[in-house]
Amino acid sequence: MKPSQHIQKGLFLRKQELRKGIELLFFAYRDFTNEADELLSKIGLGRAHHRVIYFVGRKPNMTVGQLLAILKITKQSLSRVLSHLLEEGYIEQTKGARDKRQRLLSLTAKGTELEAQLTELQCRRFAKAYGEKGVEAVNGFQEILASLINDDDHARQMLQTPMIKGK
Amino acid sequence: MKPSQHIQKGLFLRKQELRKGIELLFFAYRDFTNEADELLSKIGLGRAHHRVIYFVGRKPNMTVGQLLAILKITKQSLSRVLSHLLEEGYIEQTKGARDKRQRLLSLTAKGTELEAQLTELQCRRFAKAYGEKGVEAVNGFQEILASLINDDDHARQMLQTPMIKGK
DNA sequence: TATTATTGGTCAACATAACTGACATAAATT
DNA sequence: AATTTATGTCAGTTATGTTGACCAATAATA
Repeated sequence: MKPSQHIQKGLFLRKQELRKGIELLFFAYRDFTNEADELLSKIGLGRAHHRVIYFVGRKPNMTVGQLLAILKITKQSLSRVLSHLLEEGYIEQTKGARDKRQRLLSLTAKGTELEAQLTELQCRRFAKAYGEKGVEAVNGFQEILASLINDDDHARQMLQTPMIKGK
Repeated sequence: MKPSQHIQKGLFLRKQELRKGIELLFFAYRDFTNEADELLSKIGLGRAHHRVIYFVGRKPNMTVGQLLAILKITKQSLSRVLSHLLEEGYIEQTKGARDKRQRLLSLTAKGTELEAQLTELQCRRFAKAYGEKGVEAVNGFQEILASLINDDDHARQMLQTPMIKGK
């Protein structure tokens, strides 16, 4: 075998490995979201509502601007979804104390319950995978995903802080 | 600290770890797809077209049914996208030899070129992550993602075969 | 204080990508 | 011959995103 063929083969294997990543990510995301989508559709909500409920639940008193930075959609898009969640009583808002223009968003009891149900579904899927594959795999998984995310995403870093403030 | 508090803390850390997975997956998928979307929008195509081009490129002579099983969308949905790709000359079709009802889909030269461009973009992102985090992390990443996918997905297994038939 | 920037909202129109339901055709299978 | 399968098509609907234009309240600054 000529050296050039070795290189060819090396490049091919590398490409195959990278494609495998692309495909796994596609399939995993497809199945991961599908389960929650089914539950949501029964109560007339969609994936967009889920995302809002998830992140507001994750960070109570989040502002509209912070949510927009996380979701990376337009405020007009968010508006439709958010209005619906407010009307249906999943989310409630209060004025910002420091900055009165801000709307601080939180889950109501109804919203909290739905969030718990949805997150439970998705966590169960992760718990199964984590349990099957072990701590080493989990670390690798987290490292690679973190590295796939744009470095310039400041919104994400907001979530790096502890999830619930410990006393 | 009472034993019950230890358990509480253990459960909390576990939940936090699982939520971290949910969030990383969301952000990674968001950024991963965004880059290709931008390129696609310049030529009047969307993410749905991309998926078709990707998988047809991945498995030339794929049938419509196989594509539907992978994408998990309705044939009416696929139809619109596929028709457009045929009209615009990204994809060509031939009748199945064994089963003449089947439409075997392949990329044209134009389609192949676009696929290469898009896949190059996404592979570059993966190459960066893989390079930064190393082989161990990659293995963990792949294991966990594979475990997140529904076991009953037969469509996926079609892609387990070697990517290009070796001579 | 007057001006400018920020946070957020609204209305309207449009695009994309999914959906359901109903019906059609040709080829393969039983 | 009857049924199933692979695929297509027409029509209508929904969910989720987009642009663009414009408005109001509040905060920050010259």
